[in-house]
Amino acid sequence: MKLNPAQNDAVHYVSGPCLVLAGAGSGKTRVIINKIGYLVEKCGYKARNIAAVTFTNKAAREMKERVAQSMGRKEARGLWISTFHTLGLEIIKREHKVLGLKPGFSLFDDQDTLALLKELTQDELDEDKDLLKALASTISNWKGGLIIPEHARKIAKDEQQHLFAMLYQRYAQHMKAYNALDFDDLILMPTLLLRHHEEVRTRWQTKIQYLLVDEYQDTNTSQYEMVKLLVGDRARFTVVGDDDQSIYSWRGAKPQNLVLLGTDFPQLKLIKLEQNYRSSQRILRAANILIANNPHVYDKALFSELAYGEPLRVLFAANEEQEAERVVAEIVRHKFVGRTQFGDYAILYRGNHQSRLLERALMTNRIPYKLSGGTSFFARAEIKDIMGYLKLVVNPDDDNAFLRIVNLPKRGIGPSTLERLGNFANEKHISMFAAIFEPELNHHLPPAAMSSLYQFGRFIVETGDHAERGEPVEAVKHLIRKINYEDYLYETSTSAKAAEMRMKNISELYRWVTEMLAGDELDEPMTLSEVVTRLTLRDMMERNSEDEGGDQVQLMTLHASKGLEFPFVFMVGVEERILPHQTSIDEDNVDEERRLAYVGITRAQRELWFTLCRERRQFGETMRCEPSRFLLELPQDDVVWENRKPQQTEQERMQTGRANISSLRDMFKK
DNA sequence: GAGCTGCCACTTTTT
DNA sequence: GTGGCAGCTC
Repeated sequence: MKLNPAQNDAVHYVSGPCLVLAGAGSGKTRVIINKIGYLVEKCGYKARNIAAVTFTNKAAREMKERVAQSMGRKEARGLWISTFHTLGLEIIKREHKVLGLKPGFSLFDDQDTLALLKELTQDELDEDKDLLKALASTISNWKGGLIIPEHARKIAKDEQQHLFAMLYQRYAQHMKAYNALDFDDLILMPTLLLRHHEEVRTRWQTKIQYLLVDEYQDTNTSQYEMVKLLVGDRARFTVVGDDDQSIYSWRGAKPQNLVLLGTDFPQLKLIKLEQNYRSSQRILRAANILIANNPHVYDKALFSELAYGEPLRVLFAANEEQEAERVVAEIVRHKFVGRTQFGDYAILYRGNHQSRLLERALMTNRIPYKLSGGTSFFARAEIKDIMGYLKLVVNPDDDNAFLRIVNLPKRGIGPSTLERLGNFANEKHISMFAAIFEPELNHHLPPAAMSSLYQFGRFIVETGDHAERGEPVEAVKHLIRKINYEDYLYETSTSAKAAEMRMKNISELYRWVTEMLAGDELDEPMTLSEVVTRLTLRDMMERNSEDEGGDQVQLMTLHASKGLEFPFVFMVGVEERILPHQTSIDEDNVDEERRLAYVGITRAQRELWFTLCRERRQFGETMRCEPSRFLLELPQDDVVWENRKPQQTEQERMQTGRANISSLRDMFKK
């Protein structure tokens, strides 16, 4: 397929900073792929001097795959295509000396972080869950805003902020002692390093001569800073983004970075991709008119040359059970009439809890479905256990991992032993694992405890040696066998079936580990240490995952649907208080909810349904529902309100949205 | 291995 | 107020 003129411009403009405003479905990934090819084939860039950064591993993997296909695997070799976090990790790994890190550092995921914070703040926060979460997110925000503990203490406004800043400092010190990093550190540390070390900066600017960034509207302050530092004054880069699809500001994304780019780089070339190749004209028109209610810095006029298409439909239900059943019935009917596949349908909702009733309805009707999101594989206890072992093998100073697995399965190392070991380690300022091998530990512990600890210590060290001697696969296999994990599972699980399930998960993990250790044509073999960090980053192959390709209805949140497309889309619960969500209404942030609705609408290629209830149960109470204001903002000519279209004259239609809302409200009051 | 009890969350979540 | 879940008992 040929590139359109705008796409063509975006690919061929390489002489300076370039911002591509890419509307939904406008072929931005094609532009990035083609541009990488153009840079290598026509502009003399070497693959290893080009980096492309995305936000999810999935996006990175897809891009890698597509680039390899379009320009050839050999030519694509050496390209840096990864997430922001993986790029940061790469920089940290290569610069760990300057950063004062030992090479085998640990990566803490959110659960690890929360566990450590809980531990560190017992006196101050008294294990208060809400406060703990507030602290974790405050620290994350500080890190995302490039604010180090000392700085946080200075800018703290109230008592709680002061306390949090103090705890942030404590947290940072402990992370350092554990030789551990959290996800935010993967951006923060390289960025600060690049900012303050000219030599390092020059090294990386030489290494990465052209930078491409996808979903740029989702960058936070530290990520944008990292981009600026990497591109330097040469400013050879392309960022692609769409302010209308910025739906992650609650997580620190700064869509203003799109505007800042223009001020930071006055010579910025702006290219708009406005032709949509995905949706019917009708769907696109509705989306455009909806989003026009938001303020815009850059105006965009998305158009489609596809058919005008079917009207959008609004379906009503008495309550949330009926809503789910209506959606399912509609899918069955539509599939029968249109001879389509289940896989052509997606059901999108605002909150994960909304999936429950939908799942139930789908299940009772024997309709195959796939739910994205929910409890992740890595949150499972058995996975955390084995990961704990692997983390400790790779970095024995990781006290978190140590504590998780030192007595699992039971090996006679109880709480009192651990308390004394912990105190001893604290006094010596060494990790608990290192403390095991200190001669004076004898004076603090009975011989039985000493011997259990020593045995455990030896075992971990030997496993590490084994892995480093070049037989990591064997070492891992031996580890799982030696700790009798299977027996442990059968002893502790509530049923044999549950134990089997868990063991299956372990096999899956083992498969990933061995595949990553071995490498394949797209990825180099990794060391055990690398495998452990990559697994924590969830950066593993989704290869031959069996759930792909099945003919299943797709269920996911609106957030999770960004970047995807489906022929037929149902948006459920399109009501005030849900979409827009009550908290967003309270916080006066309806614009982001509107973008969320926009993202949902623009997922649809051919047909789109909205559903809502007359009443629904919430917090035990039955509440009356009102249609979302967004439904009223749509061009009503293109929307069919099933059975309940308010009788409107042309004149009434010209009136404001508020009038519309009240007339609909009246209708609902009956 | 079933069944009971008590706790928790009711917005989005990637890395 | 509800439902899911973990952990406990029998």
